[in-house]
Amino acid sequence: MTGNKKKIIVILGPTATGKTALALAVAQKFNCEIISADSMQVYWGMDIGTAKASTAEQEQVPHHLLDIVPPDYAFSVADFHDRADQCIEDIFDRNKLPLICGGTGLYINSLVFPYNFDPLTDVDPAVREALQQEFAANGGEQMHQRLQEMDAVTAAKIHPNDSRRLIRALEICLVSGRVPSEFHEDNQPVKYDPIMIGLTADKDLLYARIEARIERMLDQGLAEEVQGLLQNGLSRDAVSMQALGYKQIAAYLEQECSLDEAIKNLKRDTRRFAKRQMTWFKRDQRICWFDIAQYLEEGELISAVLFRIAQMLEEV
RNA sequence: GCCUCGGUAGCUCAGUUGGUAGAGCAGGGGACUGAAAAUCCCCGUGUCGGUGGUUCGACUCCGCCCCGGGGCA
Repeated sequence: MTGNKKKIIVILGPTATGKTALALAVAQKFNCEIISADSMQVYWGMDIGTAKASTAEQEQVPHHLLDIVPPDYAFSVADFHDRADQCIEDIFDRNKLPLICGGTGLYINSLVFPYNFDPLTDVDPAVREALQQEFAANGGEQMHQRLQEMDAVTAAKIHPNDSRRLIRALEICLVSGRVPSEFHEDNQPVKYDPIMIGLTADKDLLYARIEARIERMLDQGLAEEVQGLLQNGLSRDAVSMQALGYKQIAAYLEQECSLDEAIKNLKRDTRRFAKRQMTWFKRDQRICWFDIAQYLEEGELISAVLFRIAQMLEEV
């Protein structure tokens, strides 16, 4: 059934599990180019807080979808999907193997599950703005009711308080003249056969790694990085400024809280984020998980993963 | 040693005239199709410090003891 689809490798997992280093080793072994599936590493000038691969690392293996838009650009899954798809084709043309690596579940799913990004449903900023204002003014009950009348299937899946999904669903209706569930039926089949590798760690270890990484980011100058972005005129409302690390440090820089508070909040929010990432990934039964605590040295983990991928590449 | 204020969920604390407890935070689980590092939903049994007593019944009243904070000697 998936027999003649081309294989791609996917490395995923919650933040701070070591995806970047693993991807580098895998890429070198299997002649890959790396495509980042990370909603925040796409932005220029956001390096420390997003734990972007260093320039040295990027020189070892070609990387894609890092630093592709300015930080005031509102990047979206649709952008990601189109660009990643193009990258995959190009990499195949070079007779190399695409390796998707990242922690943004939605972005990864847009490649390994049937999704649909019909141009008819393109975002309309004016429509969205109006819907946002309505939600802010009246809450979601009435809007949800309206969606219910137009598309009961979609309404049933969206909670009235879920502003993002409610607004988007109505936006699709207004912009396209059709209804979200119709587009859903036109989901495009998955084009590739993904070999999915997941990294995990139990909560204690993961949380310790998160804290250590945040401390390291601060030492590396995270606060200065955020300050630089703000000084260049980047709005705190920008999508990119919702990123962990940037949001909390910006609050400190604008004197809304102390540095200690900002760091405490950053650690807490990152923990919650990691938990949500796990919730997201757990569902996909295709993922072959590796618990990083079970490998005493990074080298052991890497060779275990390399072995497993080699097996899966041979399977037909 | 005496006086005083505390000792209730991992933490900070509520607890009404005595009817065996509840908020915030932390934490846990889940959803997820164009902002996704976003957005949203669900989840609170704990020897009410210990022990005797009063009472039909005590976190709630009384005695004693233990542990903290403050004050006086």
